[in-house]
Amino acid sequence: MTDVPPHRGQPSPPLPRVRLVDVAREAGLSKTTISAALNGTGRLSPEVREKARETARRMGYRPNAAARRLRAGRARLIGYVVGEFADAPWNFLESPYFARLTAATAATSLRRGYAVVLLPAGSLQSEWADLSLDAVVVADPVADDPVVEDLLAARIPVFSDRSVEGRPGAYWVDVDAGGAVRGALDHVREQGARRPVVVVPDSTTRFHTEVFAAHEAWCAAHGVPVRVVRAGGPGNGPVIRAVETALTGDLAADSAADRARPDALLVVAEASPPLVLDATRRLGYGVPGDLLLVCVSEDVTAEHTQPPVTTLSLRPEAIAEAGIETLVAVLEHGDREAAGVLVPTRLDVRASSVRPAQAEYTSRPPT
Amino acid sequence: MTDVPPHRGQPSPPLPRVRLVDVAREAGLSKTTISAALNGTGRLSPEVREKARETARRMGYRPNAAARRLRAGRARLIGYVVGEFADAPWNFLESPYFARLTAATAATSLRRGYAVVLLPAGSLQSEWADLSLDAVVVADPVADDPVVEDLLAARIPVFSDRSVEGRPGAYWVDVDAGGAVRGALDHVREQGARRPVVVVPDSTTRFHTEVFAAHEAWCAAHGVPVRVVRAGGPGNGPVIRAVETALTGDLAADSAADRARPDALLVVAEASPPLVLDATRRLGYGVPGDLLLVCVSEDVTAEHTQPPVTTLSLRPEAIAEAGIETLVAVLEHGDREAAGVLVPTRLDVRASSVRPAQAEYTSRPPT
DNA sequence: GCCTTGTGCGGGAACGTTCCCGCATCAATA
DNA sequence: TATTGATGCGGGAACGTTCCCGCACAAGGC
Repeated sequence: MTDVPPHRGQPSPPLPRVRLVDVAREAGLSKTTISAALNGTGRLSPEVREKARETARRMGYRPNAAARRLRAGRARLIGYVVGEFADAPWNFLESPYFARLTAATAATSLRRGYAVVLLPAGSLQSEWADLSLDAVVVADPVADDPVVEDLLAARIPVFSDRSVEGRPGAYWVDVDAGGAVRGALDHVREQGARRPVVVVPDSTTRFHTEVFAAHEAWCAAHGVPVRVVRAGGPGNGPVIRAVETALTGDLAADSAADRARPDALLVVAEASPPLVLDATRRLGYGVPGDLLLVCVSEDVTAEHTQPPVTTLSLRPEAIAEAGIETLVAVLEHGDREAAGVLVPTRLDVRASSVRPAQAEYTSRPPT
Repeated sequence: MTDVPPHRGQPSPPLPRVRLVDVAREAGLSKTTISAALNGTGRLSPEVREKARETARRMGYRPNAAARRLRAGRARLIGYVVGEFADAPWNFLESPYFARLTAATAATSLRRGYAVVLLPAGSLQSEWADLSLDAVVVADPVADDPVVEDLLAARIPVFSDRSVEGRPGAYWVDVDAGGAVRGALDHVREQGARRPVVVVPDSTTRFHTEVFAAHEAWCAAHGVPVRVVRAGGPGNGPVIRAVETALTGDLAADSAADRARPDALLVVAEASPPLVLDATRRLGYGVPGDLLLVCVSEDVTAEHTQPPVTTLSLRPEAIAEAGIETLVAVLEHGDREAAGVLVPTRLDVRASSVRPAQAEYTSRPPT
C-alpha cells in the first residue's frame, strides 16, 4: 500500500488554463510559432520547434478543443442513436448486440480522434441540434426510418449497420444475413438434423427479411418444409413464447411427417441463450440429444450454460470498425464511394448443436 | 406504403450554414438582438423577439456549438469511464448494471444540456485530453483508482457511483449496501430460511466491503453462522463456480448443524440469473422448495426464468439521476457541498424467494 | 554591389457566438 | 421645459486557435 496522496491545497483558484499565448510569452516566441511547432506544420528551425514543444510540455499546455473546433469547422463528434426501441429509448444497451456495437463504435472512433456521443433511441436531431455533430451512427434503423430521413434532411452524414440505399449522405455496413442462415442450417444438417425450425422477429429490417428469404430458399434447395415462427416483438418474453410455439408443433404443415417434432432450432431473434435452453427443456427436449440449438446472439452467457449454446455472431466489432473507417474517410476526404461493405458472420459451434455422439454434455429434460 | 422520397438533388453544395448574422440581416435586426431573442435574455419587445425567432426558424438556423462553447468556456461535454475492466476496456457495457447506468447517465445529462462521451475503461485523461471535457463520470472506481487520481490532478471534476471521500473535486452517490444486505436477508428469513449463504466478489470496492460487514453484523444479530463465499473475479464463470462452492457445503463451519445444506442463497456478484438458477438445479436444489434465491442484478432475464428470480436492484437510473444533478449543480453554480447522496436499493420479490406454499412456480431438480 | 530566391518567424484576421456597454427614444416627474 | 429613469436595440470586443501573408535576413547568381 502506498500513502494516501495528500489533499490538494487550494480549494479551487479560478484555474486559469494555460493558453497558446502563455506558452509563447514564456518561450519568447509568437503564438503562431508555438502552434506550428506543436502541429508539425510551418517552416521552423529544429531548435525553435523543440524549444516550443519543451515549454508547452513543461507548462502543461492543453489546446482548447472548442477554439480548435471553431477554427476547423468540424467538431470531431459523432452521435450514436438506435432506430428501434423508440418507446423505451434507453433500453437498447441491455441488448448484447447493441452493447458491443456501441462500445466498438466508441473505441474505433476515439482511435481516429472522434468522440462518440450517446443519444436517446428514436430521437430526432431537433432534440440535440445544438450539439452540431459531424455525423451520426444510426444503429438498426427500421425501414424508411424517420430518424435517418431527419438527419439526411439536415444534411448530417449518416452511417448505419443496415442498408440505407438510395440516400446520398448515407453510408452503411451490411451483415451477410443470407450466408449466416445458410451456414447455420448447413451446420445442423451436417449434424444430422432434418426438421429444423426457425424463429425470426416480425420486423421489417432488411436483415430479418433477408433471413426469411434465405431460409425459404434453403428449405426449397434441400426439399425440407419451411418451418418458421415469427416472434411478436423484441425482448425475451415474445421470443420465448415463439420458441414454445415452434417446439410444440402447432405449425402449419403439409403432411403428417412434417408434423413430427423438430430436431433443430435456429433462433434468429436476440434472446438470452439460457432462457431459450430452459424453454426447450420444459417442453421435453434434450439438447443436443433431441434438438440441436443455435442462437443468433452476442450474449456471453451462451458459453456458460450446460450444454454451452452454439451462437451465430454478427460481429458487431467488425461492423463498427468497418463503419467508422468509411465514415472518417467520408468526413476527412470526402470519399463518397465507400458505402455498402459486407461483413461476414461467425458461427461459434458449441455442444448444443453437435450430434450427441460427439457432444460433451447432454442435458436431459426433467422426467 | 408511401412513395420512396425523391433523392435530394444537389450532390453536396459546400453547405454554407446559416449563421447568426445571416438571420440578423434577413430580419433587419442586429446579431445581438437575435442572440438575445433566441436565448430569452436581454430587454426586447415581444414583437421583435417573435420576429427574430420566426426568422431563425424559417431559415433553419442552428447555433454553432463550437463558437458557443468557446465563448462560454464550457464544452457541455461529460465523459463516462469505467474504473474496472481495465484489461477489457469495452466489455463493461455487457453488464446490465453498467449498461443501465450508462444509458441513464446519458439520458439525464442530455436533459440538462450536456452530452455524454463514451471513454475506454481504465484509460487516463492523457489519451483523450484534447476533448476538454467539463467533468467525467467514473463508474465503479477501485480503491485509490488511478483514473480518479489522474482526473483530479488535471483538475477535472469527477463524479462516481461509489464513495470517493477526502478528494476535493470528487462527488459521488452511494448505494445503501448495508440496508440492501439486511433487507434481502430479512426477507429470506421471513420466508423461513435459517441457513442463508452469501456469494460476494473478492473486490476492494467500498460496496462489497460494506456488504461483507453488513452480512457479518446481520449473522451476529440473528445468531446465525457466517456463510460466505468470495467469487474470484467478475464475469459469469467465477460467480457460478462460487455458487457451486456455496451450495456443495464445503464451507468452514463450527458445528455439524452448520454443515447442513443452505436453505437460501444471496448472490451479490452480478451474474446471469438463469445461469445461477441452473447451477442450483444441477446441484439438486429445488427453487424455491429447497432454496430461496436472491440475486443482486439488473438483468431483465430474471423475470423470465421459471420460477422468476427475486432481484435486488441498485437502481442505476436513480444513481445516474442524482449524480448528474449534483454534477450539473457543481458545474453551473459551484455548489461544492452536494457530495455523498445515498440511494436506497430496491428488492423485487419474485417466486424464487417466496416460501413454496405461496409460490406460483416451483422448479424441481432433475431426478 | 544589385536582384532574386529561400528560410525563419511574427502580425493579424477569421471562425460564430455571447455579453458588456452605450446610444437613442420615450414616459414620468420636478 | 428640463431631468431622470426605464426601455429597446446595436456596436464591438472577447473566447483561443489556425492560417494566410508579409517582413527581415542570408545566400547565391549575374
